[in-house]
Amino acid sequence: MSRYDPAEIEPKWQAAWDEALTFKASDDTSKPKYYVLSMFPYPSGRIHIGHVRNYTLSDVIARYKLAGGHNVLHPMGFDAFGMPAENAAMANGGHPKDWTYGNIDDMVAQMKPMGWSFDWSRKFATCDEDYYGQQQALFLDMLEAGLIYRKNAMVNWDPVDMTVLANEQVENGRGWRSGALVERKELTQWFFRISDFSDELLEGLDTLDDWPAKVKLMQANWIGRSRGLQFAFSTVNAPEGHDRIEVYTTRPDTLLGASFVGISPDHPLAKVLERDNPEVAAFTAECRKGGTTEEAIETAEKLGFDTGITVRHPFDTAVELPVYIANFILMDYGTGAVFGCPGHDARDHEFATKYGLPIVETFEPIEGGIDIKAEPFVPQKTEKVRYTRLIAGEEIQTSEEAVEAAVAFCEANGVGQGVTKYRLRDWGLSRQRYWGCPIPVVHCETCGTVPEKKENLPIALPYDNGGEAIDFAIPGNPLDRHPTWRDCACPSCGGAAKRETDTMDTFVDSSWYFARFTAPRAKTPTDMDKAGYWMTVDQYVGGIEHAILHLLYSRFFTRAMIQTGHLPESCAEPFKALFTQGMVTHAIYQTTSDAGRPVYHYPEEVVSIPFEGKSVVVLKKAFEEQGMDVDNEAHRQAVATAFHDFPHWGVEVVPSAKMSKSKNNVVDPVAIIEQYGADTARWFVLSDSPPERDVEWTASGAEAANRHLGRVFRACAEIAESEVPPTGEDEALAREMHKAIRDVTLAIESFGFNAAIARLYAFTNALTKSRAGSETKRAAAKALAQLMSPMTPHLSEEIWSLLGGEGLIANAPWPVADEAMLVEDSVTLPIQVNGKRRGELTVPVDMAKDEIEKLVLAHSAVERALNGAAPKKLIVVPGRIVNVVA
RNA sequence: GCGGGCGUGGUGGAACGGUAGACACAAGCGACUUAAAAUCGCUAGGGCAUUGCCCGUGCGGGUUCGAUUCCCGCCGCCCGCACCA
Repeated sequence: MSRYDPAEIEPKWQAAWDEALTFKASDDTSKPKYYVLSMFPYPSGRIHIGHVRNYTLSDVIARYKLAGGHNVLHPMGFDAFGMPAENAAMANGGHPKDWTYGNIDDMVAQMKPMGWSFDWSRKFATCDEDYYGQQQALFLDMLEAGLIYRKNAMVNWDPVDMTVLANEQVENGRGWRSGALVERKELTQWFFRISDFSDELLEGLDTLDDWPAKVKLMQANWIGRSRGLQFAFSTVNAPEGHDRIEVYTTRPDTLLGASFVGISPDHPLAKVLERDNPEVAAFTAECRKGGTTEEAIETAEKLGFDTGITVRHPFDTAVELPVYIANFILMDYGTGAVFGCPGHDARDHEFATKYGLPIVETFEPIEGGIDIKAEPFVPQKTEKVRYTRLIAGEEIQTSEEAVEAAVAFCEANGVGQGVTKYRLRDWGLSRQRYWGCPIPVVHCETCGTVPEKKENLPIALPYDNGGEAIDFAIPGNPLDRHPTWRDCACPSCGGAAKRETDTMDTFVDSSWYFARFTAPRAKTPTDMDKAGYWMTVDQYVGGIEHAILHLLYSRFFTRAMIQTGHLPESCAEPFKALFTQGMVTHAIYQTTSDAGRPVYHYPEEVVSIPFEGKSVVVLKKAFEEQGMDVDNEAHRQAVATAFHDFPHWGVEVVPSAKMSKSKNNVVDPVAIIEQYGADTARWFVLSDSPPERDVEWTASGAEAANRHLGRVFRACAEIAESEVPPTGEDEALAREMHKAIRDVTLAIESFGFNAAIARLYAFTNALTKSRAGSETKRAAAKALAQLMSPMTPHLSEEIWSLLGGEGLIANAPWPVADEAMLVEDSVTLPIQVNGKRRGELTVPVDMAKDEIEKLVLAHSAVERALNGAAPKKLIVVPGRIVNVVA
């Protein structure tokens, strides 16, 4: 009998699948379709263990659905534009295109041995001329439909990447990729009108039942819809042209608690004032200087400057409120001006306390008793409160109700109107980079900005300067200084014109790739029939880090593509179900250098020695220092014993840390495959934790997974050859098999892959221990192979063929549990006394309640507990449990 | 600050309101072996102990015949957002 040799069987079955075109998605629309997609990778050149987990998850689903009779689409491609390619060209010379395509080839070579069921015939990279040419066609259609426009705007400028960033791409004031402090700069940019879809994008979230609530919440917060009142205060002694100050508030119900008006340092009125008043100018300059780091924002003091201007209260013109310029008011939200209500807002309270402004209560808790001077009263908007200075509505109502009543009242009295505002801004897509999709427009002195003609697409990136290499080492955009590429004929008048040299944000590339996969070679961006059949994606799998950017942009894109006729109406939501997987982590082995700095060690540099029931982790170097041998058990024990005297041998183990090259705790999938095979890697990343949680990679865990697969192989190989006639244990094993089929199927359906694997361990144990006859064992082994096949496809194929299974296991229909075999004749009921388990009782399933009661009362444990007394109560839950209340 | 999530053995983790700790790792004991590796078997939450009993799912309460699970209040950790009017 041969032994389990993944290096032999894995390439063999991969070749067999290729040969049979097993995973080539057919467009045969007679079958139910299932589109499962993993987020496509950036081609860094190396796959990492996170990819292994991600793609194994979608692979399990793809293979399970294929066995379930679906027409499965499980494609893979590369998100191939972006800065790293240009950085590599800057650092090491070479060309971004060569670097990228070289990396793609390397990555495909690393991915194929994993045995993922991708339909590689649909592979594309977003830097393929074919792909980005179609993207340019989409751009032109969206431009024509008014979904894209150009405007002069303050933008986030990343001084390291020398490009602009969208709001979503700025994290804590830093560029999401470079980490550089973002500057503000005024540029003419192209924008997607994503904010026109704010309501739709927000409301669409409610239909996404199979998305994590967390992601939906993050998107809802990002869109940030708020309902409020916009109105104007009339001013007293303000400069000409500023006789009104427009403010926006979500709390018009607290209007009678207003004690000041605050305007942004960038407000037009502030700009007028700073022109004539050096004090104002000094103050606003100070405000603008404010740091952008997280810390600076958090600790920034609330500062105000009393302008001397006042406004009249709209409902009590006798009241005049002072106007302050305040550093915490943003010009680009609302109107850049607010009224402050210190009684019911923490920030306003801080401000009013500092500048000695009145603090007026407008409502109080129903039971009263609150000191508004000491602390603002800010209850939930859904909580009922008693209004003491009421604008409209009932005296006792929720703030939610009061806001609506106040809006209606103000509108009726000619004081402003109710408006809905959003935090979501339009998506600026221009990037001043070379390695991206060129924006297909032309600037003509006569005609202005003119879209390219579709027949001129693709507008391809120039590879070089007419035979001379582009120098990527110069900062800035090479397209901008290219001698000839910019020059073109105006599509409108035919005169000399210049191309737009900005390229598109790479998030555009990933906003529609899922649609392109449904017809990757179509001569138009999509094929409506194919898209209509395959879309939407039934299950999307990827990291939570894309919760806002990629997923929100994609949801906008499908809507924009529907408007431009590139997707059917039914595709508004691109991803029906979303699954966000956790990270793969690994322990860090750390010591401290003489200088007190942490030193990180590779797993190979340390050794764990079992000692006195615990593990002692030491540096292997310690053995060398002592002239001892790591593999010598006596030496190991000697080191472990002497460990306390030599603390510098010891290694601190930081468990479950994110993998990082600088911490030396990265595991390389290629090395894992070489050592154990793909099936072991697949089995392990699925086995130890629920897929949405982080899982820690451990060498011992991987070895255990490998050992188990070897056990399964040997057991099944033995069963294949054995000839034992039926025995009395056949039925028991058959029942186990049907229970395993039921449980594993349910677990896979609910993404409980770790539970499925635990169940498969148990079933394997039952099979290897069983003394049933060969026929039954073979059936059980085949079922085991099938149930394992989504996780360990190569091993399963091998077992399947050893056992004489028909065709490829990948094509075999998923086993169905026989209900009759799941029904038990007898059941073991735990017996509780006062909720504590005291014994158990095995009875026929259909035994009557009163019969069970008799048996329970006669049970020795119950008799002992009752001690002759009658039970107060006797609860029998049929098939479950019995509880005696003494 | 706001919002969300999570706290279970030495570890990862299981448990429709119904036997807490499935399954696995690490550990220990044993078998096989000249020996080791591999493999196989057994033990294993803590404590007391003779059958058995007590304690135990972050802490404190509550609902229930019965709570890891539901409710209320704390504590701790993680994630997201954050001067958003």
